[in-house]
Amino acid sequence: MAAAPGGSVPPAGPGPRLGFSTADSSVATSGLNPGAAVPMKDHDAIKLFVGQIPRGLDEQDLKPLFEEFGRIYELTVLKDRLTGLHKGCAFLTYCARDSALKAQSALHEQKTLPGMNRPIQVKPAASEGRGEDRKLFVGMLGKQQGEEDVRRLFQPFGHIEECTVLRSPDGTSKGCAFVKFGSQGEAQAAIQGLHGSQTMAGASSSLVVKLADTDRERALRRMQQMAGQLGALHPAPLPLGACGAYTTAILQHQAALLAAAQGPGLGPVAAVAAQMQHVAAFSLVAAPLLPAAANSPPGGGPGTLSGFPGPIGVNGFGPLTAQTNGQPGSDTLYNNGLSPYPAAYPSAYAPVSTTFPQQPSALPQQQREGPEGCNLFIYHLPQEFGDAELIQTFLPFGAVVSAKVFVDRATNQSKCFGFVSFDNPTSAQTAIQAMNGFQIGMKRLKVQLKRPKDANRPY
DNA sequence: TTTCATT
Repeated sequence: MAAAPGGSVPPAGPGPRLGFSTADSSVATSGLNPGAAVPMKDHDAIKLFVGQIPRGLDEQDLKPLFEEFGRIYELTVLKDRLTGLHKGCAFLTYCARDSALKAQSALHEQKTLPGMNRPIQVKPAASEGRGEDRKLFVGMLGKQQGEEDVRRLFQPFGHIEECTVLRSPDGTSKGCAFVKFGSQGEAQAAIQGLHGSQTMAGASSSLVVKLADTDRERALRRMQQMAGQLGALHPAPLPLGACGAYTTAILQHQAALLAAAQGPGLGPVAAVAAQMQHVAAFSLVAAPLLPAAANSPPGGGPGTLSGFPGPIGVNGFGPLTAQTNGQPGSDTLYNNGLSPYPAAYPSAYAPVSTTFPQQPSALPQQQREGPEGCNLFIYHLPQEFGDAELIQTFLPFGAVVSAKVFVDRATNQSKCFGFVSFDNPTSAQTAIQAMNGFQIGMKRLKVQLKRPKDANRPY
């Protein structure tokens, strides 16, 4: 009904679009709060994220759905800053916290809006803090301090949702506790006000108040994982088979460049992380590159490598050219007439350049999908592949209008699939020819045309 | 295993 494409949606005015905050008198008559003065929201109101909204629905269309749970303070459909395109989600704040809770329990995953494949999402926005950001770890408490004592201590800073003293099986306090506040701000205030402020009786040092740090733990684990992968990659980059030795040399070269580029400002952990990203991207792009090197004349004609910066060409690819030339059949294996590989050279060293604040050919990343036949679905991506690596990998085959790796929101881990859109079908076909079945590690990439939205039906 | 998106 309201989904008339482009018809019923009023054009966004100039400047930031505020949805219809009723604080704006110009929209007060639009029906949000007829006859009401500027509404106030409660101090403990929750901003909700609303997802899985059909793109044809604007604020006016959504309002009735949410109004039945209480007075709306603000409702804003998210739009692309540049294109104004509806992003399929919105922020919703009720005047009352209770309304938000009711709406969440009544709607979240409870119904599916027309045209959507997945149920509507109604839940506290990420900006509201993920729970972790309101939860404090309290250390250096006295052993004799119980929940009541801890509550008394933290009460001045806000509403305490949870308070638990950690105890041994025999019931004695471990001298620490978790305290969860109603909001992030309250938690921060408590940190400011209490951390180090006093030394409790029987404690060996002053009170510790900090965020209960599952976040940091997770980050640490991720770092360790990456460091492990880096270690595994260096001695034997198996995925690249016979060319492993040369790839190792390249990777080491990469690592050296990166380490040099990192400068003294970054800690070792950040450096490792950065290296992982680049190395991962490089190893994949380098692989299809190898046969191309085999096609170049012995000694490497100046034409072939003209785009290459000296050091990498010499140290990284020089020996590789000689070696692959010696392998029987290596030049026919990939030389199928399409020969997209020479174009891979620039992208192969692009990860190095991304270390510096350059933006070689900043493609305007507006468009989500290309025309029919131009959009690829890619599965079995390496875990460490991000959008940037995806672009790098497919850039050799044509103009990439968008590249998206899907990420699990809860874990921030790649779901190992993504989409790449070209601006023409030929590039898409070339990419399929070249990259479908391409082996990385134990897996092979699946590269095929994206299934059209309405192709789910067998008949 | 085919767009889940966070002002």
